[in-house]
Order: sequence, then structure tokens, then C-alpha cells
Amino acid sequence: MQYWLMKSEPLTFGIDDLKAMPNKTDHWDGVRNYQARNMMRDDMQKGDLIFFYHSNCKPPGIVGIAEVAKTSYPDHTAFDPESKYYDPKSDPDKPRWFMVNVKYKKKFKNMISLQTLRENPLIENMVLLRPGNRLSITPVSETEWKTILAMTD
DNA sequence: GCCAACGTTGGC
DNA sequence: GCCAACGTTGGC
Repeated sequence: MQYWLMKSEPLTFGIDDLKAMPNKTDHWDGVRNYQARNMMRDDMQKGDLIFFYHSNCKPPGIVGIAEVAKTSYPDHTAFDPESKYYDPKSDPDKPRWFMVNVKYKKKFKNMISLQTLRENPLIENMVLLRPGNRLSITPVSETEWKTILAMTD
């Protein structure tokens, strides 16, 4: 069992959007970064737990929990010229981009803002909090997971 | 809206 | 393979 953090812009796709999906499940498409892809493709297992993070909003922070509902498979939006995630270099016979399915688990009564996370010395080395980090998917250690859960009410 | 920090692209 | 130019991310 591993833990992850996945960022999404709430205006594009927030945790309430995930909850509203059939079976509260959706595919996590549009990841176009190799490090993030590799984590989805190689490391994410069904049942892994995910902190759902809202980025590019006020305030940014962790808003709830989801879980990996299906291991990786090719991201079909890369094959669709109409999609904003279209990548002509991704060949259906040799897909470049992958995605997993993610299922809504819960939404925190109060989100844990980025600022609040930064103020907790127990998680100061978290990948998310490292200077310059822009990865949309980051691993979370068990200690970090438990520490952050303890910050919820 | 600004801009620092990255990642990617493509000429050479 | 280098690296300048460019695009993106995402906090502020």
C-alpha cells in the first residue's frame, strides 16, 4: 500500500466533480509529465490512497481523499486531435501517456491549506513542499500520510 | 497578473 | 550533446 498526492485545479476538475461522477470514479487524464507518468504507470496500485489537492486557487491545499480504482492504461485523450491533451507523438500502438482511475473516498470538513502544511515541521521534507516542486503527482510517506490525517478534524 | 522554477524543443 | 528560447505550473 502506497500513498500519493494528486493535484488538480478545482475550476477544471475538483473533488466535488469526482464525487459527482458515476460510481464516484473517473480517469485521471491529461498528465503530460514523464515523472508523473512513470509513477502512475509503474507504481500506482489499486487501493493506494490519494490526497486530493486543489491547486491554482485560493487557498491551495488538500481537500480530501481518493483511492486508485484501476491501474494504469493508455491515456486516450492523447490520440484525440480535438482534445486539449492531444499529443501527436503518442501512438495508439505505442502509447506515450498513461492514466489511472481514481475513486472518491471523502472530503475533509475543512481543507488543509498549503500554508498550514508548511507550518507543520513533521512534514517539512514532503515532496510537495520542496522548493520549486511542480509535479502534479507526488509520493507521500506513511508518516506524512498519518501526520496530515491527524491535522484534520 | 507577475514571475521563479522547471521541462521541453530544436538548431547547431 | 549543448544550450537558448519558449511554454507551463502554480504560489503569491
